[in-house]
Amino acid sequence: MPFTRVEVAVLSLLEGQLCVLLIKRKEAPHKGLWGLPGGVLRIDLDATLEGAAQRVAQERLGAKLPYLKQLIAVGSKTRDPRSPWALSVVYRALIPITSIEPLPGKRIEAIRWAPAHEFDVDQKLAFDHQALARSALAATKIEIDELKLPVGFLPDTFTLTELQTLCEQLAGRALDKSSFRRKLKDRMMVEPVEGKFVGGANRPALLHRLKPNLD
Amino acid sequence: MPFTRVEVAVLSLLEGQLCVLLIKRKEAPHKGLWGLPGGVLRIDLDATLEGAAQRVAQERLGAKLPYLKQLIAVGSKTRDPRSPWALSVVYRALIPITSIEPLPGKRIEAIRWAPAHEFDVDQKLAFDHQALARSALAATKIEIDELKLPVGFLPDTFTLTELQTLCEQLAGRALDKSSFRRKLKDRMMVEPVEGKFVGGANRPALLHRLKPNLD
DNA sequence: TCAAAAGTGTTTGGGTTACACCCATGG
DNA sequence: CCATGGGTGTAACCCAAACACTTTTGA
Repeated sequence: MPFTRVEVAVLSLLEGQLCVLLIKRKEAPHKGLWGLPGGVLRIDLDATLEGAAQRVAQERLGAKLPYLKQLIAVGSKTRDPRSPWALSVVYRALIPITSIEPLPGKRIEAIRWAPAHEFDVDQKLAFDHQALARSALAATKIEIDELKLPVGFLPDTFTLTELQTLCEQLAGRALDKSSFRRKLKDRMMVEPVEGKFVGGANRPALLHRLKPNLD
Repeated sequence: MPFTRVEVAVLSLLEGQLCVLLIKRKEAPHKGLWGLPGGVLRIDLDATLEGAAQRVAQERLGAKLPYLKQLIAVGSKTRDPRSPWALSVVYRALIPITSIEPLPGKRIEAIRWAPAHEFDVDQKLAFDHQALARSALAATKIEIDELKLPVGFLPDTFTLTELQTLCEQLAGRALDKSSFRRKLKDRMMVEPVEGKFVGGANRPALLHRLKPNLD
């Protein structure tokens, strides 16, 4: 049976840039290289594959990651020098702009948010994690281009202007306010949250949340 | 390490209906039940995951399957009674209408093409293959609705009328001939094949083939 | 001459975008 | 009053579907 792991590509939006969380490896193989966080599937601990991904994220990053999505499973004889046959199931997580950066922990020397454009050129990442990160970014960019709402990049509640600004950063261009809001209303993608609002020196904005079961 | 298998959902179009190839199991567990063809990942034989899927298809069905696409990996403690933790990577294959049905072989008592609508209602399939087949059908229907060309359902060369008829069967409605052909030309999805044609009591049709690298 | 292949042109309608403009609200 | 939130109306535009029609080709 293959040596089976779970890897997690954690994406977030920092200063308007789509970034991938990389960790610096404390141990061989590839000690000192950057790579995606991951861990071995534990059949004694994990009830399901997704559960394994959640456990690994919790252990390595100290954070519970919502919106985990399985991207792909990769496996071959040569992926990992520790084993004659290594299988990895790759998950993607999106976390909010406001979330605190996880702290280095078990077997992690340091963490770093690598902007998407870094992956345009080759860099030395551990194992095949360069390719895995690239495909995670590519899959996410497709979703962005399809104008799916950036579930996971958002806090639980937000104002419509915050949502529009986030979408503008992701899309890389300005969006028309009334068209944007009309689309939200027509497709019933968000709903207002009971009674709350935030203030400034102007009319306060209503807080909204994403409606569940979007596509 | 988990008990790791590869399962293949083979889809084809029979008499205008989208069908899934099921096999009747010759051995326990679930002897006599229908299920998807599959096999154990062999780290001594398989160079990659996709290679494993090709080998399994070859062994179980006696046919080489082009256009294999990985759909998902599933794993849990309870999927397979033979093992405390079972992981399966599910592939989908599309095969042409003209292709000959594979013959029963190793550990297969019989085969059967199950129309898509059978999966609307619950039926007793081996393991979690009902859910796997459903998700393979759902993923394929999405591709059909997005009007991707039915790569894999087609023979190597075909006439445009054959292609349109196939798309009409898949879409479940009639398509306008000139609009259909205009789309093919605008998007450069097919190209004529050198010089050949088939005849009838009318003007012969040009043979075409799909252009490579369609998304 | 017929039947089907292949192609041309135009109209129509849906959907999105862009833009101008309205009122509401709290400091 | 001002800045921002929230909303309405509309014209322009794009694209795809629908329809009508012509030309080509081999039996």
